[in-house]
Amino acid sequence: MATAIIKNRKQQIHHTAKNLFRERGYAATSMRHIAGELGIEAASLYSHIKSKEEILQLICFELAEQFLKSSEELQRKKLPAKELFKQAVTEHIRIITQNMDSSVVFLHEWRHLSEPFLSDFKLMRKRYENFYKNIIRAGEKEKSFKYQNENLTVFVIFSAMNGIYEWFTPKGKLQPEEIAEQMVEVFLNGILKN
Amino acid sequence: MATAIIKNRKQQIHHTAKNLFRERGYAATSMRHIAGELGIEAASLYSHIKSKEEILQLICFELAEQFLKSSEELQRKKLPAKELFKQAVTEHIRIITQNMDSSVVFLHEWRHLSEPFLSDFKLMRKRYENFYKNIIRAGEKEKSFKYQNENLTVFVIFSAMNGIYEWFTPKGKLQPEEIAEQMVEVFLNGILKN
DNA sequence: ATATTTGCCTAACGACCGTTAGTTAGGATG
DNA sequence: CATCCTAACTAACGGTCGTTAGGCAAATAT
Repeated sequence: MATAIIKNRKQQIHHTAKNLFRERGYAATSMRHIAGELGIEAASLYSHIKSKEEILQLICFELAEQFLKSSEELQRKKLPAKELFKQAVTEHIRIITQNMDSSVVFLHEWRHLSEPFLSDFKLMRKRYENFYKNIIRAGEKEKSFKYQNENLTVFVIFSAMNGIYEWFTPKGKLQPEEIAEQMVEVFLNGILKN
Repeated sequence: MATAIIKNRKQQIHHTAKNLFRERGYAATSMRHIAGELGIEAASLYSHIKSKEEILQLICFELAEQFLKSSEELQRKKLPAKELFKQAVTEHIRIITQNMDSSVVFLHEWRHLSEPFLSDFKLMRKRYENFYKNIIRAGEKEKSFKYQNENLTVFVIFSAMNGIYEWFTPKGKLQPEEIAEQMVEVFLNGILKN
């Protein structure tokens, strides 16, 4: 239907908030900023949302659930470590590139969550980290991966993937699939020429 | 001398600010927070500093200059690409781990700088990025490095190094030198066995 | 046609923001 | 001893913050 693209006010607010939270940070974005972008008064936002933090919560947990959901689906596939690794990286990068604004907020603004949301969020992140730790650990057991420190290795991979927002533009030459492919290549084989 | 460790008020303020800016972010840290940590009134800070942003400027540019200085020194050594790469990564990680609070502020709070400082900062960052691009480009010409996309490769390396603050603790098992060594290993050879 | 709901408005609340002005106590300097 | 300097203070400024209350007109439902 033609109206599928038209967002209702609540969605518009969340969309605008994502954008501003990414651009200026959560703390430096005021309700009046968000309202201004939509051409309404700050007080009017409260007809649609409960609070500023509620918006942040939605952004953070929506993305956290996407990451966890994709990890669970991948786990069910029972793939060999190397293949699982490739698909996991590809999925992670797909989610990030498809949700650029949310991703930046997810990565850097979660600390402004209040309890108990803050603790919940940290737990979900830990679960997702463990998913990756298990992949590379399995890879080592299968004798297909080698590394010295598990934590360092996983965080190198996470940091590289999560840093994509620093340089990725949807209109650039590199598309998500290629980014994933090339990153996997670097992670697996490095940049040294035999 | 015994008093070498004792900081004057201005240094104390900068030290406290670094810590709070890292912990809560620049925008969410008030002058009253900083003052409170030091047991004085917010207005008293202005006997020592000019403005809140001046503190941010000092943090950002101090670190930017450290990075650039180290890159210039390395460039003068005229090393082969692989060796230069190793030393550059090691230096970068040394600076980050020795300035954890500043590093986080440097990486994430610079956007709150006002002009012309913002533009100056971006330029310095660009210069430093080019230093790394030149390394891997030289490595390719020397036929010691291989990669598909220069930008992606450099940003993978940067992101991994700059993400160290997420997990590094000075009291942990991994020390900066070992981190550098192991990261270089991943960058150069990857985690795939044979 | 009437009643209800929706989505906005204005006005305002108390709190906190960065910063300035003016002052004062105490120590250092002449 | 007189003077200057340092580092703090109190008080206050104009603004902005997130949020609430109450009202009103248009759209929707009955």
